[in-house]
Amino acid sequence: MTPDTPADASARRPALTRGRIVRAAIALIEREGADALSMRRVASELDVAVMSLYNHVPNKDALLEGVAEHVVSGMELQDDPSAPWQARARALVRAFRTVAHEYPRCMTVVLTRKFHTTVGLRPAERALALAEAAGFDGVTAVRIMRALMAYALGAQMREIGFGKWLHHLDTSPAADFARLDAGEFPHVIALGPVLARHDPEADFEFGLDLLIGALEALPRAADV
Amino acid sequence: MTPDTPADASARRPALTRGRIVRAAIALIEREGADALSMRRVASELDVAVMSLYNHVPNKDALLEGVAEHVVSGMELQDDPSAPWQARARALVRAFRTVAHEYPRCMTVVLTRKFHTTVGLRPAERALALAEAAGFDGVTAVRIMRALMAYALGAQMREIGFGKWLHHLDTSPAADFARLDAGEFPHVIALGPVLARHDPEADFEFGLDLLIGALEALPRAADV
DNA sequence: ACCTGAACACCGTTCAAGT
DNA sequence: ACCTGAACACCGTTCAAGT
Repeated sequence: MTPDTPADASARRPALTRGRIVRAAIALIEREGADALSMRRVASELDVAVMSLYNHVPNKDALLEGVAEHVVSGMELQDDPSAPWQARARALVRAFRTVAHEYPRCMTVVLTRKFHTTVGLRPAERALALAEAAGFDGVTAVRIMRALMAYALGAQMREIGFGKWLHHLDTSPAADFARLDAGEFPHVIALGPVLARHDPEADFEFGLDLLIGALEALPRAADV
Repeated sequence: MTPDTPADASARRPALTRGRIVRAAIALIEREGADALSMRRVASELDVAVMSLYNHVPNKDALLEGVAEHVVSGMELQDDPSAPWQARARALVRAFRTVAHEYPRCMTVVLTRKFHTTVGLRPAERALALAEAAGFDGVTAVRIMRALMAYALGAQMREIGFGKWLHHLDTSPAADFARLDAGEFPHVIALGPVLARHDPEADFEFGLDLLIGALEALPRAADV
């Protein structure tokens, strides 16, 4: 045994890379939430001085960008171009949902960052491809892509808790519904039991069905 | 003149209240962005010691919650129950959009907070009321409300820049489109000019039309 | 009841020094 | 080329002291 040789040391603590830093950040966020992420915490997680990180990442913002891009690049975008475009559209939107379930606490970061690489273009390309296959013209294809993205993002926010405007009802339904002004919120009160029931999967599919169904009803270039 | 009497001093610097603190925070966010908001900045804006804020607001999180609630309470929710439910639904979703345009930089805060007051229930009540008027059963009404909320939130994120995954294309389209791999992004490249054109209003209305149209096609209890 | 300054335990990042 | 410690200018919040 030759302890403490450089080879040994690097085996115990592999070379610092951007990838290792990003993965440590992701692990930290999933474990303690996005608020717990700090350059200092990541550094100590990697057993390294804070400033060492700056040799591989220009600043914290860039690190968060790296986190967002890593997560999105994990989207499973296998596609069967011969399948009906409706099925392809469903699979695409669900792929975003799947990755969101894989990195639930990182989603706040993903939904909040702009991308500076092409990683965000992969889902866009898919959406445009299937819209074209469905027979829509270019302008419509772009609008379809944007509508699908809007729904995917918004539905995810609702599930995470973003935009969860009924939060105090979700947590202690019975007690809170009773306290509501019956004159102001008659429907909320009447539907209290339904609102308290949670089936995010069904909610998500309901909205997705609405959108896909609406696209089927849309006039297409192929019809002309 | 009797300078420096208590009355005079309080005239120059009105009593510190939660409302004044929240409004100062909103003004600061709209002026410099949500990242610039700190307890210390708000305090100095109000010409007051940092710790004075804590007499009216328990902590920074509560302050941000106050910001979100103030913005949402500004939603103009006038409603004509005798109007067609389609028009009422459109008006409701647009009301969110309007307030988002009024406080663009505060939206990052609104979209990111949970509410602990009933302010978020007002739009929910409206959505449920119009879904019932349209003849949908309770479970469907709740799902419609959630789908509309998801779209409103997601569409707004796209416009703000959240989830703007094509950001580097938006800023310098020509240069960047040329650099894309033609094999990987054929449709993105072909539709480059369309993608570069921005008409958020039209994009928003397109998706909203899809959803409302899909709701019209849905079977209703009234049909039975 | 409200205000405040000092202090504590944190931040991100610059810089100069090391190898 | 990569790592590092000290330092700077910030944070949010606790506490004890004032009125």
